[in-house]
Amino acid sequence: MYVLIVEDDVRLADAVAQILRNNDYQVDVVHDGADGLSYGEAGIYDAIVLDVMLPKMNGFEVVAELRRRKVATPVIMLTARDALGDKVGGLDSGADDYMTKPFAPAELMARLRSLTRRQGEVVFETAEFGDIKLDLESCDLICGEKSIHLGFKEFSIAKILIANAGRVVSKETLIEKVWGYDSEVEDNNVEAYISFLRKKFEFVGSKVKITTLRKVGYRLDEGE
Amino acid sequence: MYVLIVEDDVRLADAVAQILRNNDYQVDVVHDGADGLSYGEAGIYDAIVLDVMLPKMNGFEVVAELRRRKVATPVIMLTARDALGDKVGGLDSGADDYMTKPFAPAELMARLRSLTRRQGEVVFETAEFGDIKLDLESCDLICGEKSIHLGFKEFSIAKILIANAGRVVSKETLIEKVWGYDSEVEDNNVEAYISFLRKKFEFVGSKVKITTLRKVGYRLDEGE
DNA sequence: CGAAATCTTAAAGCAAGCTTAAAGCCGCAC
DNA sequence: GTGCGGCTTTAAGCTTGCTTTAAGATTTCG
Repeated sequence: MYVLIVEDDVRLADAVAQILRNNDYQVDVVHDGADGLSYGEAGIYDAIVLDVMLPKMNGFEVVAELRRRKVATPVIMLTARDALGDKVGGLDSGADDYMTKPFAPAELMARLRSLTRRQGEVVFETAEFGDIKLDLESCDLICGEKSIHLGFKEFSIAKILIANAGRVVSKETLIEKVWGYDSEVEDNNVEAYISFLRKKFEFVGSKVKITTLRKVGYRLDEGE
Repeated sequence: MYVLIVEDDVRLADAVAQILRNNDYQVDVVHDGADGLSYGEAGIYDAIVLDVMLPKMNGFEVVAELRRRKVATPVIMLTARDALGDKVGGLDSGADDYMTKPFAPAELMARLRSLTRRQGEVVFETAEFGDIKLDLESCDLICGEKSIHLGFKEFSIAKILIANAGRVVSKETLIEKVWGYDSEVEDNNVEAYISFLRKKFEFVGSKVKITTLRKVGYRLDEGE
């Protein structure tokens, strides 16, 4: 379970992140609306916890923009203000749930569970490009008859490449979105995973190729 | 990642440049507004860090002029004054972000990341002149049906020539903008790349020519 | 023509990226 | 607790192709 927290109060954000991590969630934290949008846009999260009052873009704007860009990730809005106006605004702009600060950690957990369960029951997505498919539930790479399991990191990278098929994705972008923006991983790590992925693409007999653009990044191309 | 710093306080400018270089950014530093404008205008930077109080032209004027000339490079303004008036002025004139001095290096890094990330995802530009196009994302040179990949240096030079199409660009300018203002490269290096570029222009069957102006520089002309 | 500037090319140098093996880590089963 | 298996990370050697150098050919201008 992979959650994005967008909250400018660093202490609060870290506290929430810690609670979630203790409950076996994988968590990314960012501190302003613009980052929230660009992270959320990757579409790799199971839920987003989003503060309303944020630098650069407020929470409403972020949700609205995410929905406009066809990102369906469930969003829980957080706000100190409990005015009715806010609630309406938040839900209108595409949020799925709403909590006022302060809140009990247990309540957040419960709402997250309910949101992600709902999603798990209804949605069964599969990302596709060219002759390959990605089973978003089982993390399998499928091409015609053949299929092979991807590890979580391989899977995340494949998902981002597919989401940006035909466009160039830089190593920095991959590192930030897969490992988190403050991580220390080396470029070589990405290179290694690209290598693994290429091997698996080949194994399932796909024509899709990962093109290297030296000093720029990688791009998914429909081979042939 | 290529950043331009425009800051008249030499000590501060160097300190910031050092920090960025340590983080694998390529950095150019200039110390007044006029230089800031002419460097920024090349359009080769991923971001510009721009002080407000500068000799010759202040930061607001520089941004405004850059935008007027259709340069979309993200700009972070720096200022000691934190008056509201300044903030509004900076953002109005086309800056993308704003920081007050003194600031934590980490904050600058974070803002740069967020700015360049936003740009990388949204913008998909292509520079054109005559019958040729430059795909700014994949670094490909395109002319009609044909296209060919350019290396980074070739690409930078092509970009500058196109940005200044019809005008003369000196070798010194090219060296400063492509290799950095304190680099030691020989003129012959530029000549070699011009030669490579001419060959690739011909390969894609373009009519555009790189005209040599002896002892002056090069100019991109629409052939025919 | 001769000197200086520029062009072209081949080859050397170097950095980016690829691949693979091995070590590390973590959860799970016994 | 121990050991196994799978995923992740690290590290090293290797490959590829961009960059620079250098030397000779060519052009331009006085």
